[in-house]
Amino acid sequence: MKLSFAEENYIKTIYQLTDAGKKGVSTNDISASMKLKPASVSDMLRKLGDKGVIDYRKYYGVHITEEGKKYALSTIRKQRLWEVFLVEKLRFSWDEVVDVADELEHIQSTVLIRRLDEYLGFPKFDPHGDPIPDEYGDVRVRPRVSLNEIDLNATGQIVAVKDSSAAFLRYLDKVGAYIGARIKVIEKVEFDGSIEILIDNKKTIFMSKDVAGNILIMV
Amino acid sequence: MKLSFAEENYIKTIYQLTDAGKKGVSTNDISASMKLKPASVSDMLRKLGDKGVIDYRKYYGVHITEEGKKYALSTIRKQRLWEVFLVEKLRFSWDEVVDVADELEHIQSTVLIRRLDEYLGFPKFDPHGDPIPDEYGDVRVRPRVSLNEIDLNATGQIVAVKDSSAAFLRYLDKVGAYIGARIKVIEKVEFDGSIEILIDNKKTIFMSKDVAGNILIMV
DNA sequence: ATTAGGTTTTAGCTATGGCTAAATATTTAT
DNA sequence: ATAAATATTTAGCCATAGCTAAAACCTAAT
Ligand SMILES: [Mn+2]
Ligand SMILES: [Mn+2]
Ligand SMILES: [Mn+2]
Ligand SMILES: [Mn+2]
Repeated sequence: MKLSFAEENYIKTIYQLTDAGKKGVSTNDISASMKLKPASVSDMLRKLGDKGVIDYRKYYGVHITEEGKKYALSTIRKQRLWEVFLVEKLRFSWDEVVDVADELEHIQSTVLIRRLDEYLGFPKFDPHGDPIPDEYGDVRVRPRVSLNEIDLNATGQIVAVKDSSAAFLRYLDKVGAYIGARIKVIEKVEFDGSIEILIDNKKTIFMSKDVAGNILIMV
Repeated sequence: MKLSFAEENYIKTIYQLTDAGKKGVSTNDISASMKLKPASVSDMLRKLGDKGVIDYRKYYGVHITEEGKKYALSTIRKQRLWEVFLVEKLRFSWDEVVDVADELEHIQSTVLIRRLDEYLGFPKFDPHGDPIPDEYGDVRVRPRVSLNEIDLNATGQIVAVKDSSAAFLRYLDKVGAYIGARIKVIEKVEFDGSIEILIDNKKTIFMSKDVAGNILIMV
């Protein structure tokens, strides 16, 4: 079975909004994330349910099926490989790749993706630090915690970002935070949750709770 | 104004079926070339006429407008740059690129194409010998004639193919004909129009009128 | 000048994937 | 337990882009 562009976008979103087991993904969440009206989402959920890529119980949110995961991971693999291509080969910056990769990920050709993977040297992570699933949908997960949850004086390394919006990524560029940077938490403000960190033992930067929450650390 | 995928495919086809001035491109020709029913083509021609990319006079075929040419050349540029990418970087053979490039050509991003062009070293011709229009739609034409029309004992160089089908290109691979090969016509059979040519002063091959007609030579 | 054959268009249908407005179900607060 | 608020679905549109069958048109042969 082959999914349409729209269906691929939905299943990818549902997969990414799925939060370890528990409640299903809600219509409203999908609607917000994809910037579509809830009514449009409802309609598509019924179709995706009929195709067997999600379990759909009206009014109770959806759960992705094993079949559905396969499709989601295939699209995510393509998206992330193209992101690597854009950054590594075409000199895009990490905040410019999202829109283009969101189109490129729908190109249908197994051999294209295999060759692209090979050409890029079989990268394991995309420019935002997210893991690239292999051909079979296997993802090498590495434990990571949000910068918020790190103790005072603890050290670690920035391995990914939760938010890939241009605004957020450009902010990180400006303050000098990047994937791979070694950090140490040197101040935690109880009042508003903001923190101060030392980057690469060179530079200290101050950031809000919101920013810190979107930075992922490997300790 | 932005054309849809389908509209881009139509305008590209119309441009390519346009034969220096004279009669308009017929509904049936477009239908045959795109493998769509004439009724569907009629419908689209009306829409493209409304958008101003073609001149459409019912029952008399269509003429592409200057505006239309701009869109066609932009899509052709993308198609051919992607074909170069697939062959040069991803080791596709020239008979494997058509389908994938036909999808890739619709990705919308000016910066993507500019960077791709730069990355490929500003190629002037695609893997089939066809010229790549520049950003402004300018095409560097080089005079070329079909191998059929070459005199006995005349020499030249293969610069392009008219037919980009996998079957034809694989046949050329098999007999050892390729873009850039130097050829000499050493036999012309009046009866059926078939010919014998010498390739690179090394190997002689025999080919039907039909095959020769699809090979383009620069003398 | 008429007619037959081929070409092209129109009419009406289907599928996909959006939308708004209204109806209905669930959840939360009283 | 009920009512209000919120979330979700349904109903009825619209646009795009394909199809078949029937009608209309053009052209070439008689
Ligand atoms: Mn997408
Ligand atoms: Mn990414
Ligand atoms: Mn195309
Ligand atoms: Mn080509």
